[in-house]
Amino acid sequence: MSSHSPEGPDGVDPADLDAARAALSRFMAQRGLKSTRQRDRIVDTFLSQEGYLNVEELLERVRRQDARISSATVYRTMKLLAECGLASARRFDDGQTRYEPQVGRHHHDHLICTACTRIIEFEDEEIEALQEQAAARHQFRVTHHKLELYGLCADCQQRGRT
Amino acid sequence: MSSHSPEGPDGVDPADLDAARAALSRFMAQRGLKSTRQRDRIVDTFLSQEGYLNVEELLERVRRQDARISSATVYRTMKLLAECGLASARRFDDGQTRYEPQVGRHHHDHLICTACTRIIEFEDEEIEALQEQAAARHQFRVTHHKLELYGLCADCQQRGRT
DNA sequence: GTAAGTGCAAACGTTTTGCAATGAA
DNA sequence: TTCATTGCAAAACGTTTGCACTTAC
Repeated sequence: MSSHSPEGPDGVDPADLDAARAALSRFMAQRGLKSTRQRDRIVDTFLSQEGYLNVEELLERVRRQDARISSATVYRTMKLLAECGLASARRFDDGQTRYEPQVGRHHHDHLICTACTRIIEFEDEEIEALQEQAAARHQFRVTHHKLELYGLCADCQQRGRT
Repeated sequence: MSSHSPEGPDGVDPADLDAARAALSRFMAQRGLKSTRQRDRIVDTFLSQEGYLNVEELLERVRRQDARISSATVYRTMKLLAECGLASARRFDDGQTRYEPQVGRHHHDHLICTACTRIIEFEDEEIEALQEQAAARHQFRVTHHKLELYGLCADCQQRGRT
């Protein structure tokens, strides 16, 4: 279950990680894409971490290992990962795109602390079911959805932040 | 109920509109802000319309009445309206901010058709209640939220679009 | 050898801002 | 008279792209 506890320290299930890398290899082979030093560094850094990262943060981490990787390459690689389903891209309320590894994960929704920007994930089957019902009332067929709850996390409430 | 049917032709309840303008006056007086020709045009144009508008669209409509209004002024005015609660700002999946008048309206969520970009609004008390419960499980205090269901509207399903 | 990938810098689209001129109170 | 507001153009922001060079296959 390690890959399902987004708030813990890094600890992605190695089996999930291998599966992800294999899936990526297949995807790249199929499209005639090449594996490169930069790509591998970015993918590894990204996948072995949990929760959302923006490109700036990811670039910073990647550059600790290889100072000469450019942000253009990170952007390009993240697009690739998003396309093949290994990363999910999100824009919360600030203007940036954030990516989250999608390795052996269920769909989940988000609690976003407006004081410390922490993002907590949760799942709720019952809400999902009601969403389908609400959509059906409008003859709407849902393909995907986003539920974001903004407010204060426990810590920030305790510290009296706003 | 006219102000609750976002898909109909323009038809905002005049009483709601007056209330909104009064609220804005109060807000501006309190902050020492001045009323100007440009501000009034933008506010009137914006408030007497329903559904989401991006700045470009709003600017276009405003310029039909006064060709010399700049986009900077529209941006500035919309920030103001968002601050005082008369407009709600949203970023859906493209990069732009859209504003929706908030005059005598309840909170509501969105069904977004990915084929024709139509936005249908809905409300669901039961979902709201479950959201609170889910948040409470994480000791999280919700201030506001977003629920967006993406997929195909009835029309686009019928036309076999994707 | 060939095509894909890289880094750089320039371009992009949206939004914000500095500034001198204008206008509301 | 004073200070907020305006329009303009320039800057800022996150992201994308054209290009010459490098690298994987």
